[in-house]
Amino acid sequence: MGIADDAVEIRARGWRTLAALHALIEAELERALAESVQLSVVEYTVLDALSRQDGWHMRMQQLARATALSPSATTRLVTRLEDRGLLTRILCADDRRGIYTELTPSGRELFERAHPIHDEALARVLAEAGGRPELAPVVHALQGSQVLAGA
Amino acid sequence: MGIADDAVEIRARGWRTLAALHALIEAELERALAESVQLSVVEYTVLDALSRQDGWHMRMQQLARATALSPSATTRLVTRLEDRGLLTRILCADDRRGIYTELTPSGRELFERAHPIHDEALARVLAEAGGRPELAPVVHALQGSQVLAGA
DNA sequence: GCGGACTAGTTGCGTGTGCAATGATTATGT
DNA sequence: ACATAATCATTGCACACGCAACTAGTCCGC
Repeated sequence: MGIADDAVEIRARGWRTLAALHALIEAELERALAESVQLSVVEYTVLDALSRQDGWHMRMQQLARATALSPSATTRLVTRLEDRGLLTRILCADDRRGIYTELTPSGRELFERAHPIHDEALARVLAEAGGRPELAPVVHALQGSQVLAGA
Repeated sequence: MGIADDAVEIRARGWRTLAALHALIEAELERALAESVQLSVVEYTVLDALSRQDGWHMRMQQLARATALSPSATTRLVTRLEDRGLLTRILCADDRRGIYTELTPSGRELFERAHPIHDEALARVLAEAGGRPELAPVVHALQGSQVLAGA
C-alpha cells in the first residue's frame, strides 16, 4: 500500500462524499418542490436559469448544459413546462434551426413562489449536512468559496 | 438586496456548482466504465461497496443507502448483477426477512479489472475540473479534506 | 401463545432518461 | 453554384427509477 494507492483511495472517498451529499440535497429539494409547487428539481433549474437571463432568451442547447441533460431530455422537459403554460418556444429568425425559450408571466409567478421554498429547503439540508463529519468539509468549502466568488 | 439575499444566492450558486461537478464526474465515469467493462456507475458502486466489506455480507438496505437508491431500484439492481453472475443472494438464517449479498469470484475479478479504469477516469476528470475556476475550490476541498480524514 | 404493529424485500405501474436515427437548416469546400 | 458536411432540435425505443401496494417474517403487549 504505497502513496499512489492512497491517492486512489482519497479520490474515491472524495467522490463518494460528493455523490452522497448531492443525493441528500437533491432528494430534499425534490420533496419540498414537489410538495409545494409540483415541480421537480430539473424543472426548477430551468425556471431558475430562464429567470436569471432576465428579459433575454435561451437556446435549447444552453438549457441542456444548465441542466446537465441530453438534448432529447431537454426537448421533453421544455415540452412539459410549455404544456403547463410556464414557458414558450420562440423560433428565432436569424438561425431557423435554433429555438429560444422564454418564461411566461405564469412561469415567472410560479418561480417567484418556488424560490423561497427552494432556498429554505437548501439552507435546511446544508445545515444538516454540515453536522455530519464526513460531509462537513465539502459543505463548508461550497459556501466558503462562494462567499469569495460572490463578493 | 441585503445580506440575507446574498446568503440565498451563495447557497444556490454553491448547489449549482456541486450539481455541475457531480454531473461532469458521473458522465465521465459512466462512459469509461460502460466502454471497458459494461458497468454503470451504480453497478460499480455496488461491487465497490461489497468488495470493501471484505469477506462480509451486506443487506439490501445497506446497499440502498450506499447507492442512494430506493428499495425497489436496489432489488432490480441486485437482480441484474446476479443474472450476470457477479454476486449472489444469501438469505440469512437469523432474520429470515433479510437478504445478504456477496460477490462471486467472477464479480470480484470484474471489479479488480474495473477499479483502475474507474480511478484513471476519476483522476482525469478531477484534473480537468480543477482547471475550471468555478469548480476548482470544491475539487480542492474534496481531495484536501479527505487527505486529513484518510491519514 | 396469539393478534396487531412493524420491518425487509419484492412486484405493478407510470414516467423521465439516454442513445441512435431522422428532419430541417446553415456552413464549407471546390 | 452545388454538393457535402456540420449543427440544432425532435422522435422511436429500450431501460432504470420512484411510489404505492403487497408478501413474508419478526417483535411487542396482554
